[in-house]
Amino acid sequence: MVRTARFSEDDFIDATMALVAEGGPAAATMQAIARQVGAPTGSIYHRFESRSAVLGAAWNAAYGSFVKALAPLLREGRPREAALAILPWSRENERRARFLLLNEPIALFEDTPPPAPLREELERLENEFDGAFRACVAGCGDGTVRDEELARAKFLIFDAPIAILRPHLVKGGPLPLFAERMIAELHVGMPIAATRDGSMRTVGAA
Amino acid sequence: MVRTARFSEDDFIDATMALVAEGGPAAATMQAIARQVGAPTGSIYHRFESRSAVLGAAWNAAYGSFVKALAPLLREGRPREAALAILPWSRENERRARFLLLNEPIALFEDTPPPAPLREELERLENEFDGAFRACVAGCGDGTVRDEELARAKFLIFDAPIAILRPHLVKGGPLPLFAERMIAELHVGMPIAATRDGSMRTVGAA
DNA sequence: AGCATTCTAAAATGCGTATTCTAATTGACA
DNA sequence: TGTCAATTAGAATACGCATTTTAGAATGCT
Repeated sequence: MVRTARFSEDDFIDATMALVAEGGPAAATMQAIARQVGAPTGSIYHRFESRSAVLGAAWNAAYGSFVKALAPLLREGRPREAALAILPWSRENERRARFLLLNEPIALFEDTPPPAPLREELERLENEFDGAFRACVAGCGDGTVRDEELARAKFLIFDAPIAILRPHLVKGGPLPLFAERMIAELHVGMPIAATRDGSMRTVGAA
Repeated sequence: MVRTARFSEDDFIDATMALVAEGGPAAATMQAIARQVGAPTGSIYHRFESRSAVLGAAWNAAYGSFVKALAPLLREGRPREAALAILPWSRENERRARFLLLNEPIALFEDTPPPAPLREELERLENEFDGAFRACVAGCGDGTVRDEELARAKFLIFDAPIAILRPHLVKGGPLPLFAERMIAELHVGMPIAATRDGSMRTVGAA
């Protein structure tokens, strides 16, 4: 190293997350990112090869943190705890939560996909998350994983909790207690995995 | 009128929905819309004052159709039927469903909001939908509508069913039977409205 | 100190897009 | 059949943005 850098990779990543969380993907122009950091536009290109590289790095960082919080609980066969873990994670990572949970990756990357290394890292993360879901479903049921069971698990543990939180993430303020109650209730009333005789069993009743 | 129009307002609206349903909001450039219809770019501006007017008109059309399908069932106090009605609506309006249910309005309009008349029409539709939810919740409970109850109803009848359908809408093919089963089960296991004594009652058990 | 290297800095470029402009065409009506 | 306003038609414009370029500044190493 020959000159101390004033702006780190993470500076740009954080600025990008903040801008997208605030005003959607289109708000994160290169100029806006630079302005937020207090750097000239061109400096970003010393850290990232393109805009989609910045967005991709930000996405991987947020998604990686999220998966790290949930996957272990899934592999331990505790889907209810995994679903509820989204709440503290969102509270402790407010910016990341708004960035990750209120945006579709397809909307972020629709123009130009991130460079290969970032795509590969994302794929690893997705496989890790998917594997955790499969392990969880296999543990709850009779060992085999059917499409329906996987869809049920992903809905109960991921999509439904996010749908419950979304209005509050959009609005801003704190996540209300009844949102937590709603997530917990989902796991009492709805079956996740088939038992050997073809009936369904709920998780909460285990 | 002195010359028969070759391209109608609806032609452009349909083309816009198709493009967004296929490739996201960014795919619906004015040139792409024109190409899809077979018209020159400039012709769009004889029907719509701007791109956001086209997107706004398309959104209102899809949302209006959706609200028309669900609101009456809500006002009749049949939340379960309303939730399940999303399925046939999506099957009969595949393009509209992908356009409406896979896109956030915030992503469509983040750059420039649609002109005032369209915004007002959208607000009317939203109020109509919200009013239907409130009527439904008031009918199920003791007449008053608390925030939590409204949130529960909107989740059970709108957000959760859409979260269940989303993966299949994205993938394309037909909506599987088990998706319908999952929506129905939600309404058996989860309470929607508080009764006078503070306990919750489910809709399916009514 | 002098050099090589990595960074900041800011202006310049180029491209894709929405929007506007100008001209040509159409067809109901007098 | 001639008129004329609405429409088609397609090129021209303007602008915002990602990206590149060029110049200058800072730091560790010799």
